[in-house]
Amino acid sequence: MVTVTRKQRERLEREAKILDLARGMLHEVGYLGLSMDRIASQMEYSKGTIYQHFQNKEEIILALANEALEKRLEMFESASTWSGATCSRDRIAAIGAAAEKFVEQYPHHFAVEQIVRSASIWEKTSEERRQFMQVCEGRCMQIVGGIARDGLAHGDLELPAERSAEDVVFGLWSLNFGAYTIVTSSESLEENGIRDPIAALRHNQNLMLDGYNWRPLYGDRDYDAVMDRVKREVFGNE
Amino acid sequence: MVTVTRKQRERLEREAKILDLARGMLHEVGYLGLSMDRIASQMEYSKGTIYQHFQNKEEIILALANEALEKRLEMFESASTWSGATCSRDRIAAIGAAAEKFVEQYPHHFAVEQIVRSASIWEKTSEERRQFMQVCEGRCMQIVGGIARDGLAHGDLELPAERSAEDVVFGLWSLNFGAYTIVTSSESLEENGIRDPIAALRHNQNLMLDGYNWRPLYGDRDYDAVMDRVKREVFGNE
Amino acid sequence: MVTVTRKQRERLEREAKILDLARGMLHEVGYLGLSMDRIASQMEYSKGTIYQHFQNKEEIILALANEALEKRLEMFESASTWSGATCSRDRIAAIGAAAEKFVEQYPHHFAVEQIVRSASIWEKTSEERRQFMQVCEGRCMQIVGGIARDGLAHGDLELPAERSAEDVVFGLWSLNFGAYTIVTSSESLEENGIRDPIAALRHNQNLMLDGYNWRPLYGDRDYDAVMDRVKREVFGNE
Amino acid sequence: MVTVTRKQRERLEREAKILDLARGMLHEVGYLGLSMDRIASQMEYSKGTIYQHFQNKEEIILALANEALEKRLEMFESASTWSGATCSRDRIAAIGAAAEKFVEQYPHHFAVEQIVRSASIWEKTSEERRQFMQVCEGRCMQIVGGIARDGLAHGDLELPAERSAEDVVFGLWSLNFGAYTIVTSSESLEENGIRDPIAALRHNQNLMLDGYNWRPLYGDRDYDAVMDRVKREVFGNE
DNA sequence: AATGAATGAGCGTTCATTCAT
DNA sequence: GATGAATGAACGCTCATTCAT
Repeated sequence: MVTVTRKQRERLEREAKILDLARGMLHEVGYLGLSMDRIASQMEYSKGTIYQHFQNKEEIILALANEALEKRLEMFESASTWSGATCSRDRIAAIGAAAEKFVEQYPHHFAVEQIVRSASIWEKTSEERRQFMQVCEGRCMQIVGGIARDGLAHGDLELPAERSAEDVVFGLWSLNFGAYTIVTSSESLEENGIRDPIAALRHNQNLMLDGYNWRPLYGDRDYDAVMDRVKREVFGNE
Repeated sequence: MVTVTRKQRERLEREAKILDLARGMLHEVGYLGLSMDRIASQMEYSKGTIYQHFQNKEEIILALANEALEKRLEMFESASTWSGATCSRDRIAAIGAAAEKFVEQYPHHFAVEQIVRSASIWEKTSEERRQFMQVCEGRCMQIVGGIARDGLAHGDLELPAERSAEDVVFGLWSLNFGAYTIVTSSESLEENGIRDPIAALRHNQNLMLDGYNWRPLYGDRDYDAVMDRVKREVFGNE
Repeated sequence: MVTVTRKQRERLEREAKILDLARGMLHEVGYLGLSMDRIASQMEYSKGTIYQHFQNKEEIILALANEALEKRLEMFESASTWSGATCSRDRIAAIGAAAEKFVEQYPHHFAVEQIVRSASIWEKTSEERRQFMQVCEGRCMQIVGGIARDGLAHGDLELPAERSAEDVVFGLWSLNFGAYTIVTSSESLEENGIRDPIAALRHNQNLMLDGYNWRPLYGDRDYDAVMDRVKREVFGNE
Repeated sequence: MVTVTRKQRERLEREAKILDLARGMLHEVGYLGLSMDRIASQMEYSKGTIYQHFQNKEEIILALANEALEKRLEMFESASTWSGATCSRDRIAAIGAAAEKFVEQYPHHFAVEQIVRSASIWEKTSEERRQFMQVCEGRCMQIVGGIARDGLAHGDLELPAERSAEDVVFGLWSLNFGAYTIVTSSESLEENGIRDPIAALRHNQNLMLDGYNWRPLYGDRDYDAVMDRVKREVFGNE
């Protein structure tokens, strides 16, 4: 029926509007500064209406986190299937590019991820949304881990006896998450001599992967160029 | 005067007591669960007295962060001057051991660092304490950066043209901070195949430093063993 | 017109449905738990539709009270015209049986009566419904009072100078209403030694009426048996 | 120490003040109309202060109920030990006088008793206060039951085989509670011919007790006079 | 200097009621 | 006529902060 469809569409639009506003606010004033009153007063809807979409404040935060993780997963998927990749090492570079693009393009999403990691929200939230988060996080790791296992299978990645593909995943995750967290929360990077942290991150990441003997299929490879290509070709960097 | 001295001592002791209690509480119940009422009720002093030591709640948090950073700085200093080091690469390994030990021995301190990074506390806090934090953070970076510059001077570390000692610092910082944050906030590491994240961190860190061509002075070096020695000799691992 | 009649019938049916649902809800979750949202969500009609039948929440409650009083009145009328009565004392026993049956068969109705008596609903309700309540209550008293006056007229009831038929009514009312209220709201009757309150009520009521010298026409009379007969013959006790 | 004593006294005074105000308000606007905001706004203290005395709204209500039941118990005790009693029947009349006086002198207390009976408050209240209520109610019944058992022991009260002293207690309780409830909540008593309900209650009560063959020790007894004497001598009727 | 009673703005949440569709 | 999204006042409650004692 047309009516139902329109109503459902409107409902989803409203929900998106609430989340958009809450996301920006969360980024600006932090978890503690975010209040239902504030959301309502800065929106064309009233508090009661917001409660018709979300059972409580925590559900809003978690919905934002779900959006963020979904977006990240989507970008990881796009990157991992990039047609320009010539080898598994290319594909992992593409993931790095996706992570970079994600923070650049959706800084609010990244802020939400960090907040959710530090605030304890879980008690009042729905099982459904909690699971969604776990699933997204798991799948992101699966994608990266899958590329590593591909590399192992094809022989362009070798691991020492005690290390597994998952340790590579953990290394990339740590390095990226740590770097972006520091960049977004530390005010004195510049004056401490760290002038281009993103370039440094790229370099550090490559060193680590090189350390794992993760090689391009043929000859040398300029991964900076690969990452820029991915950002351009997959994510439409202007 | 003796009186003043005693009073000052008592004042400092009280302050330490307040912070000890607040730190434990912060770790247990989180930033939201921490309240002046709760602190006071679990202490032999009253709310009013606490306010004579700290202008507001945020100042307490910041004081905790100062303590944490001071402790970390102290451990970094101890590690950087470790007498057992045979080369700059040994000394950087010692810093890694210090970072590891810090999280192990003072998990509350590390938790405070994370909270301060995510909660926006700054507006109500005193310039003095804010600066103290900056100074500590700067000095920690100076120590690590200094070791790197030492390495460069002695030729056991080489950098590509576009990279600086600070980029190495940033790499180590990112990797460590990211790893410990993930370890303390992610519940599904194990089930995602990451079974020994600390060992993985050590490995990843070494790969990165190896990538920078940071070499031991003579022959090969078992950095796992070096780190364990530092933890034992400098920080008294039992 | 047929249309109007059908519409009116439908309207009445809907109204009855709303009240049925509200009554059960009122009994289960109490006055505070009763909400328009809850009624609507458990019904095939929406909130707006409910408001087309009842001006506000209080009107629903009052409508329930009206139903309750109407039902009680109907039962009192049936009891008072019981064909098995041999004298006015029999008829008053029949009223007692009706009161007993009412609480047994329609506990929800009785609960409504109590709630209306304790919650202050009156301000927002319609004069019409308020009057209906008064009328029902008055008629109930008239019925009982009428039996008493009959007894006086026929000489099987005698009153002291200062007492009127209405005082007998008040006595029966007090005793019954008090007893059922205590039974439905006191949790510790049993442990305080009151094991069969309904039997006690019957006995106490008979003692009071005996005290008024309200006599059966001929010889002795087993009022317990009379009341059971009324419940069976008039109200179809299975 | 004097200081502690003064502070405790002040605390108790404040608590009493809060309860006094809440009691009046509860009587005027009912359980539903009573709100913490309203209490605070009509008092010289703020909301926060009230919460320093009572954990939540329900605790206030229950504290009021405790006061009411304690007062009633106290009056029952005074009545039961009235020195002017010549026999157990006199003492039961004294209890009746106490019940009458209680409603007269502390109508707010009686209103609280009724409200607590109908509102479901229990879930959030402290076990301590809940028990206090049970104990008071139990003791009131014990007092009345004790008088009845005394009467049985001395032979001035006889019971049929199936009835116990507790059934007499229940009868008195029902009749009194019912009567006062109707009096305080029914607006059309007068116009329905019930002109002096209290006198009627006294009469009905006596008829019931007479029915139980509860006799004065010697000759006849004017229980109206006895009750008035109790109200005068024990409770200082002006 | 130490106390803790008092404050009151602010919180998350509910719900009777309205009204555009 | 039926709907249910929207409202917003009111609720119970918390807590950082102040200040008279």
